Amino acid sequence: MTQQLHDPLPMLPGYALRRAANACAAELSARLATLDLRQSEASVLILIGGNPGVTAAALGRQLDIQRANMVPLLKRLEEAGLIDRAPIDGKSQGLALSAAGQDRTAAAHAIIDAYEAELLARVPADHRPHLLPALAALWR
Amino acid sequence: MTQQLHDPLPMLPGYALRRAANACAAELSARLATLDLRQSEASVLILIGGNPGVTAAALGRQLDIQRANMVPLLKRLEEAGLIDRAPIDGKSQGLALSAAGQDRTAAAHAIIDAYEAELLARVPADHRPHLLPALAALWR
DNA sequence: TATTGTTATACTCTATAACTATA
DNA sequence: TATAGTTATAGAGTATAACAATA
Repeated sequence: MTQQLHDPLPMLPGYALRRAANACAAELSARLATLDLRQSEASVLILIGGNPGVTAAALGRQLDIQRANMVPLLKRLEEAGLIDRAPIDGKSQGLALSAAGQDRTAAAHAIIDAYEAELLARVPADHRPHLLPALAALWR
Repeated sequence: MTQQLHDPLPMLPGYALRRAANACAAELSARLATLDLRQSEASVLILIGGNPGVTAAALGRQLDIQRANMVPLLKRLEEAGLIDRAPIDGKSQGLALSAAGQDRTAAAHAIIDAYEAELLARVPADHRPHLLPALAALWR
């Protein structure tokens, strides 16, 4: 039998936020791994798909990923044949999905949509409509 | 002027969860750094404070921290003079806060309480009571 | 002068596998 | 046989500083 601990942490929204994000991230990561994609990569693919010709710097600003961290991320996507780069001018390059990238992105989108639906389904109906607005207020 | 991107991600609760958790964690981490504490260390200190004599394994179970990851964490707290270990039997050891640990934990608690209050204050009042229950449903 | 892409680096968190000793 | 503490290691995310080339 396991010792019962006095634990005030679950009553704290910030702590619950961290635990919930952690648990959910682990779940989504496992599903995306079937496509050999990480969460950050999937989000980058989706954004490139919706914004062909976007630059790495613009992606980073939108997703809050440091420019420096975009480099290995994009390199891996490029080496996997999922994205193509085309020079815009001497210093910028436009990103676009390859044919394989479009397929992979569609598959990732399907996984994410299913995951998001399950997430919402887990929340009691009376709290459900408040989740997204509350989270948005914490972040932006 | 900055390019405006088409970005469906902020409409997804799971994505908003990740972004919100990230933003909030960065903020709390910066504040706890003034005490030379990380979030995980602060949570461990608080739990030890409320459960003197608790074992590392029990802490790990409660906080969802792998036993293996508790080792360096506790080692750092011990080397900082914040916790003491006392053998329970041949294989377990009970953890307790030192006097310095009690002070540091109280300071951490003050920071966390202020942070949690600010967090809630940022959420519009009509969504506020739903945040914790919704998060709890996602996690447990 | 600001921005893009890049390299290098480091820290935090998390995860797994395996070992020893004890219950 | 299960559990406690430990070691070693790895991956993922994030952060900063710095540099060259270009706008």
